[in-house]
Amino acid sequence: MPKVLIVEDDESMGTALKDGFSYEGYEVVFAGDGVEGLRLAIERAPDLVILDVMLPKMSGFDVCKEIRKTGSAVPVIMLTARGQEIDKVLGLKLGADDYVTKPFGFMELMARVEALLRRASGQTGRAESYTFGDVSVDFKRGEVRRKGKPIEMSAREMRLLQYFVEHRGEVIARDRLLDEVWGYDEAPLTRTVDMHVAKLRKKIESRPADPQFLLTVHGMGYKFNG
Amino acid sequence: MPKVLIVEDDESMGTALKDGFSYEGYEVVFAGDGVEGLRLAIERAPDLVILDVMLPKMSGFDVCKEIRKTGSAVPVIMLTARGQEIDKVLGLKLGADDYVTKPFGFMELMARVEALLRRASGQTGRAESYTFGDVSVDFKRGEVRRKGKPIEMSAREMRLLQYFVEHRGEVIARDRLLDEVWGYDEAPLTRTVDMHVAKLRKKIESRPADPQFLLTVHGMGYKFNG
DNA sequence: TCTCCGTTGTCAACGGGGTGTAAAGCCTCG
DNA sequence: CGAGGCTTTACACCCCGTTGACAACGGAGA
Repeated sequence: MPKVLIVEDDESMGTALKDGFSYEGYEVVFAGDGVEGLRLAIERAPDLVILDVMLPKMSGFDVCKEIRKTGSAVPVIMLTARGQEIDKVLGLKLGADDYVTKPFGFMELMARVEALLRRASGQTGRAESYTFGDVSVDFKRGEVRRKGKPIEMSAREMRLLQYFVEHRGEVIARDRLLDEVWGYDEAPLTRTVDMHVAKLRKKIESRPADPQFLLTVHGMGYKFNG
Repeated sequence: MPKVLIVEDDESMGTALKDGFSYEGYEVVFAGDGVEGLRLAIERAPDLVILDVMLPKMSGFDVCKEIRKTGSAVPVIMLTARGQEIDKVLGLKLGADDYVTKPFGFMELMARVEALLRRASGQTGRAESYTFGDVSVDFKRGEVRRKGKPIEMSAREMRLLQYFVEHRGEVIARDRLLDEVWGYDEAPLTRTVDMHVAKLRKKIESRPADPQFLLTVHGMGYKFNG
């Protein structure tokens, strides 16, 4: 479960947020002023920070700025009272990821929180290029080379290879590949996956019948060891 | 869909609850007395239990107590007649999570059910890796190591081990393993479970004949102590 | 403590199902 | 209408899950 840091000095608002996020299954860390908020942001390494702008001791803007100074890319949502819209630009400049103006509905806040968490988790592991064995891949250019010689790859083969690279080491079920590489709307048979894996093996393995990188895990799926 | 176990001896109330939860999309398991209720709580591993206090053979309190003894943390809602409020404290001590006093509206009960399921779903996160004794398991990668050396595991063995890890400390009936690890549609003999437990023991125990982690509970099932 | 019966452990063999692979069908795009 | 690529089909192979038999064990009652 994600860990969310809430920094809010207004007692009733703070309690409401705490209870709300606990209820939704989040782990909640709470701070009542800016200094404590900054400390907890560093010590507890939350997955997301909800930050009131008006805070005792240290403003939300400064807390956000200091968090960024530590190099952290944790998503930050700012809470601001109506009439402070002028500060929006300033806030985003300082590294906040989103803005919610009081009064707001809890569902609206939750939606933005989930959007940010999804965005943050999606960033991990998107490779631009990768090398394994005598094969090198440039995903940006869409080129694959083996011993320096270019290999022709179809679009689907490329996406499949990229997915394997981005999830190397994991056992990946055929259904998951269909979801992630083919897409939700399309629904080919799982045997189609086998077919494409076989084609990939012919292109990247020295001995496709005895693969070194793209392994079969009987009864579970495939696994890329690169 | 969540699986809910209803233990209720009053016929009309039982039928109403069964129909109501079925209609809401739940999978319903039903018991008419306390002893059967306890058995089904172990064998079928429901996601939530609704337990009348007054039951033939074994009271709801005792059923709840026995469920907790198996190590299960399944949410339990007690149904009690008006005037039994005195028992509320006792019930909560015994491990019930919530209370509903008859007569109650179905929507009220449903609201509490959903609240509990929501709360519980956060805690039941799938394990990604786990270590016990000199064995370490990485479910994502599908790897098991003993003293650092890789152990070959089949798909079924892996799923079985994962289920034991995710329910460590609980006594798990063979029927429940068949339900949860094998799947509802398949129906192998229960001896098949024993076979696989034996295979698991050979791989993870130093002395499979005198197991340290994967224990037999004579007449009831198995229990993983990790 | 001994006996009996139900429960559990163990083994080897059979069979089903998961997988590799080639080839035919299909669809899209030029 | 031709070509390339994606999907489906078909078939052979092999892993491993299932099964039945038997031995070992544990609990209950005499």
